[in-house]
Amino acid sequence: MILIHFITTLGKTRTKDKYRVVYTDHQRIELEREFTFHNKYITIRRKSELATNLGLSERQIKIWFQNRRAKERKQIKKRAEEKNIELSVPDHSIPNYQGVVNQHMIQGGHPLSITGETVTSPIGPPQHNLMHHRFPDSHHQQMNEHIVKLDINDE
DNA sequence: TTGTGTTTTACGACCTCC
DNA sequence: GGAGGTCGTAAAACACAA
Repeated sequence: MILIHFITTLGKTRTKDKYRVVYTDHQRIELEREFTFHNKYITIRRKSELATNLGLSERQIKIWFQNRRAKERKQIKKRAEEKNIELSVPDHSIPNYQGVVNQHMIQGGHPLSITGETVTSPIGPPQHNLMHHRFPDSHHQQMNEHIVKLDINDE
């Protein structure tokens, strides 16, 4: 397929005939696999490898991961809201149910915790986001492993 | 078929870090 | 200043009920 660049000077991928391209199933599966089983934050090396393997630009890989993390945050927020709605329905079979739940939510802390962020609100301010620090690949890898563990613990 | 809601790419604005 | 993070949003693509 011939893509005529809409704007070429910045290497952008929007085209005259298509506002955005639709990734193939294979591209989506591979990206999803990387996100789910390896890293929610792509390393420079893996980004380059994936770009080559999938025929995408590194910018596209980067943006895909950004969008994917945004999707996950959105899902987690939605689940938390649904949980709150569920818990806000009083169950009269349990004495003081609401009070217990409220206390748990206040002290237990944990309704939301993603990507290593300290979360008291669904999405913390940037300065609380550990991932704003730059790490070499090895350190970034360790950080991602730590994040995966946090995610597992939150399940 | 069509109206409507949701998901998927892509970007700009703004932020932090080095 | 550049790279990459989040957030908000545009617009295409898609799903689905009526």
